[in-house]
Amino acid sequence: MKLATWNVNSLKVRLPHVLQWLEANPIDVLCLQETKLTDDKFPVAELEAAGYQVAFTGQKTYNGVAILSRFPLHDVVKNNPRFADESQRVISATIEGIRVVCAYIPNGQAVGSDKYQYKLRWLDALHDWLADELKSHDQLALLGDYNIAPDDRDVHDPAAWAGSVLVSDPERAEFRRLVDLGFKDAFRLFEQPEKIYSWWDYRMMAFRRNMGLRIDHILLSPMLAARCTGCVIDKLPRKWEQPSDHTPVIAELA
DNA sequence: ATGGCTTGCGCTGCAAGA
Repeated sequence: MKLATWNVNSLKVRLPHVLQWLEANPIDVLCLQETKLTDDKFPVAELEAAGYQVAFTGQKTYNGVAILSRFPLHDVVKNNPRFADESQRVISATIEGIRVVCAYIPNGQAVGSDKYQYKLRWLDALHDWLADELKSHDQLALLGDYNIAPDDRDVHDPAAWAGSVLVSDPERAEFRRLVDLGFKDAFRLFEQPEKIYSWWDYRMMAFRRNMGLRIDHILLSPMLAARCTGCVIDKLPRKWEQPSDHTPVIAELA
């Protein structure tokens, strides 16, 4: 069973990449963020033709999340029922007994801004909701764009980024609070090469210079962590024409 | 050096991303 997450930065633009990537990679469940499509424009037929069932919730211009699955999706829930939010940032479903939560965590814009406060409140609410979800789901995976680099190892230049949004202490504390619920960062369950990232700025030739951050993650409940046999970031799609600025993260379960 | 790209909206530059 392979689970993956990918912030596609517009599914309208990136659908060919998603289809190409799925053709080359045997992924069972793919969580997408920043689809930027209202539900009436979601490419259901194209994805079903590729062998995937879909659950999605979107809005105009911003946000939007989806789960694509080779297996049936049960008990689909949109958003965090504990947090009133106009932004479409969360969708959940049970697939082969696994509760899959796909999340696009707010960016936060700048430390101290209104959007930063919203990010921290949003993460508090996510924490409280998932604490309860874990009581009813032994097998729970939280996949998505967290917009948090949990550790200096996840930052190309920790000195330059120190204290700024995506790496600030309060954001990292929120990430640790999720981990303290019992989750494991799938990527760190395994020995990994250094300087592996999941996002690079479009500007400054950041990708070619590997000026990236690891901000897309797969957190696994203890039972799923015990089943996990590997976790990799596939940076290949970042090299394609007109790429997303993020690249997929994949976890394999036995 | 706070810019640098990319997208959506919609037709003109601007907001937002990270």
